[in-house]
Amino acid sequence: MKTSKTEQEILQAAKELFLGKGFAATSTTDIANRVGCNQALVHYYFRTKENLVRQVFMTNLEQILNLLDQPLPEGLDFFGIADYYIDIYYNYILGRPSAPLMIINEMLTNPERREMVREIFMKNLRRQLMYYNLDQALKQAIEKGLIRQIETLDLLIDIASLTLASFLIAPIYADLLQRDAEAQKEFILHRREETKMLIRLRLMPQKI
Amino acid sequence: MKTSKTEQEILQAAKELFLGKGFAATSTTDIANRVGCNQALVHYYFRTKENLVRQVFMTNLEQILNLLDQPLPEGLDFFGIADYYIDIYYNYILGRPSAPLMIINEMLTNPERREMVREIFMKNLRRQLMYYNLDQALKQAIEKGLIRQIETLDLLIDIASLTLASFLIAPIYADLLQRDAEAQKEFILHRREETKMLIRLRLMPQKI
DNA sequence: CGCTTATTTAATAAGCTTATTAAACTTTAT
DNA sequence: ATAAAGTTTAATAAGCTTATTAAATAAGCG
Repeated sequence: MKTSKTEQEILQAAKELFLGKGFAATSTTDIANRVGCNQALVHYYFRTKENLVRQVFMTNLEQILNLLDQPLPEGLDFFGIADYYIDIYYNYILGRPSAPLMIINEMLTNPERREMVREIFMKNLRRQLMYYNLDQALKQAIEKGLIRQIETLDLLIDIASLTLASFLIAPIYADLLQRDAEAQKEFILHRREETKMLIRLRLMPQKI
Repeated sequence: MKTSKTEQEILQAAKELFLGKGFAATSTTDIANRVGCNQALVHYYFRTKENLVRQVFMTNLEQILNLLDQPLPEGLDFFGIADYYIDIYYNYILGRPSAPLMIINEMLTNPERREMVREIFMKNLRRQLMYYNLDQALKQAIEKGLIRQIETLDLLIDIASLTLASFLIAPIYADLLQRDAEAQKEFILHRREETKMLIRLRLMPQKI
């Protein structure tokens, strides 16, 4: 009982519409229209709109979290590691610019989603282990004076903040200055380098 | 014909609901229920829901933009100026944690809002002048070697990104770790200091 | 007071939403 | 080919949405 072509089309259309104008503003009729099928089909395959929403939400969230689960590349110092993760995230989101907003928005406006997210976090021990390892490695490097004092969580949030905000700001930037999609991509790539610069200078030990 | 008490109550309730669960998920009946009045009253005062949405959106956006319009404090170097603006923004949003999300979200999902925002930007020459002055001052400081090379827009976006993201992440952080509102505020204040640190190190010229 | 204006209400129109149903149409597999 | 299973459709229920109306109530004031 593999998912049929229509089922996938519906899921895909739902994803696009949800990411484009939000869950609440998208109706199952909108989805059916985009696919070009009968509205009842949406319910035939997913029974409720909530199921669809959940699936789109979870899929996107897991994809984003999974980016962290890759093993660290060998032989990189912390500056290299930071650049590596910054690249991973920027590249991911370049392909799905509205996914992070959807997730953030849904988490902030809907307590049920936060519950879902907590479950995912709790379940995945690998992620906690990864955090623990990073934490240990960072502490050692700080001890040795290789990098400036910083909390592990702060470093991760610094990177996440700058990455996330780039994608929230990019379409607004492009629209306000009436630029095209190409200029928007340029903007994001430029912000990626600025992010690397910020993190590098944050970590780099220096005499004042 | 000053706005009546009821009218203000409706506007206030609308604001709270809109910020809490978004425009699309809030009905005029929800608003009336929160006020404890008849649903038709909402339309009596604002005629359409769209008018209400517009008013809440514009008010919040203008408040945020106006924070930039204050004259720079005298006798501060760029490190002081950066700290000053970071404080202003964090303090503002501490009182209205969901306002930025609402604005961002609405701008990203609704082209009409972007149009509204462009109008506001174009109209306000003071802001453009302020940007020009900052730009000049930055360039001079860079010339003199007082601060590291940076684009004015990048500096502003760096600060905006870190500030904005703090507030998007804070409630999620608090929820995931099952912390209370107090801990959430702590988190934000901590992030404020980390933001200052990042910006300071970004601007500080240093020999490598 | 009594007349005008403003506020509030109940009732309701018109349309949209999610979801279900039964019937029609396709596939598939024997 | 035909019966069973799977897919798709039109029709429709039940409820919600925005918005308007006319009637009821309250305020304002000359």
